Amino acid sequence: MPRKPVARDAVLDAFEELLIGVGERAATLDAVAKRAGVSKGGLLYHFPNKEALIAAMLERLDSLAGEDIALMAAAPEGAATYFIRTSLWSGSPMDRSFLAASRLAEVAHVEARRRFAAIQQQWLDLIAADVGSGMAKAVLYMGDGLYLNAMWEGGPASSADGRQGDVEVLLAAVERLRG
Amino acid sequence: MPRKPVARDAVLDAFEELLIGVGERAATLDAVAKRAGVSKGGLLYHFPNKEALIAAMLERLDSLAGEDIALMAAAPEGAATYFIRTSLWSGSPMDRSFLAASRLAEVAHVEARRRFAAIQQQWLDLIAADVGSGMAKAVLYMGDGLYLNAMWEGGPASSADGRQGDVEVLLAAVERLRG
DNA sequence: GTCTATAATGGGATAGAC
DNA sequence: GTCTATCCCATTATAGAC
Repeated sequence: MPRKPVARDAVLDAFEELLIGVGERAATLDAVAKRAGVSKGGLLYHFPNKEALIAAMLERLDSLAGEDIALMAAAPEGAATYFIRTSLWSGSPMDRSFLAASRLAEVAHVEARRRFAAIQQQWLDLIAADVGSGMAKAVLYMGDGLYLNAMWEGGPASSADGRQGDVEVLLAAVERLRG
Repeated sequence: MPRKPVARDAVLDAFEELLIGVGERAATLDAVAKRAGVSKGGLLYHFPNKEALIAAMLERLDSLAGEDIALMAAAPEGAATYFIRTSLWSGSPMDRSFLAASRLAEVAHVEARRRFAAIQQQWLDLIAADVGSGMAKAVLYMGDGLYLNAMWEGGPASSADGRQGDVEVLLAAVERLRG
């Protein structure tokens, strides 16, 4: 079994952290290398160009999203409730991966947008099975809106605590829409 | 009464169009000048640097948002219904201005985020007066989610027609939450 | 496998002609 | 008021040493 070099994962982690923390524009190869504790040359040994770095990050997102979908499908409180609760930043690897990828989707990165659409569709299907197809999109969009506002507010760090009340409001709304 | 040069408005329009169409990263001064049909030097006569260009765009957003808030407050169908309906891209100057500014908010532009927060708060207040404070955020976030998904889908052009059905779903949801 | 140069490109901004 | 020419710097990427 081939063992991936640790530097590789450190670089991916650093890239995600920078995308989330300082935005796409400032997540340069220089900054990523510095944060990961490797030289730029070392970074480019593992990822021959920036697109390769992005592709690897999106692969990781797909893998984590698959795990999340499975958890959502098996959630005892129901898929819709699970979805709303997890729309808020919790710092999980999935959260980080998703948020980092969203920075790329925002600047019109085609592949990032494609993956997002696929994940959204899977979420929608599970929510529809839970609350009915009529109101599924309403629930999906509520969660997305919560996510969007947390991001606009100024990054994930500040938002988690302040928006817990919003989650309760949305959960109450979900109950009214259920059926 | 001083008459603003036409080139100035052409530059602002071009900047908005590029932000929406190709993203923040590709909306360079070169690209803006070319699209507006002026030279880079000509552009920099009207806007001494890129921040000045952004500031002028945000001023226009504020002005248009003020008009929209007034329409929403006076809407006969109610603020919540008006809000959901207008969450979908219609190509109005307000839509363009809002979307362009959101490209800046996405890359963590501080002033753009500040303006957004202010507009969101005004929307929330009007929705709360319409459907009650308990469910106001649910309605606000539904509209925001609709907006976010239309953007992820690949720009405004493709989304307007395909998401009209989503608007009907959300309007039905608003009726269930009202009261 | 990781480093230090360094090349090549492109974006923001200035100077000065017209 | 608009243009061309040019400078400076950041960023991506390459070459080759260790």
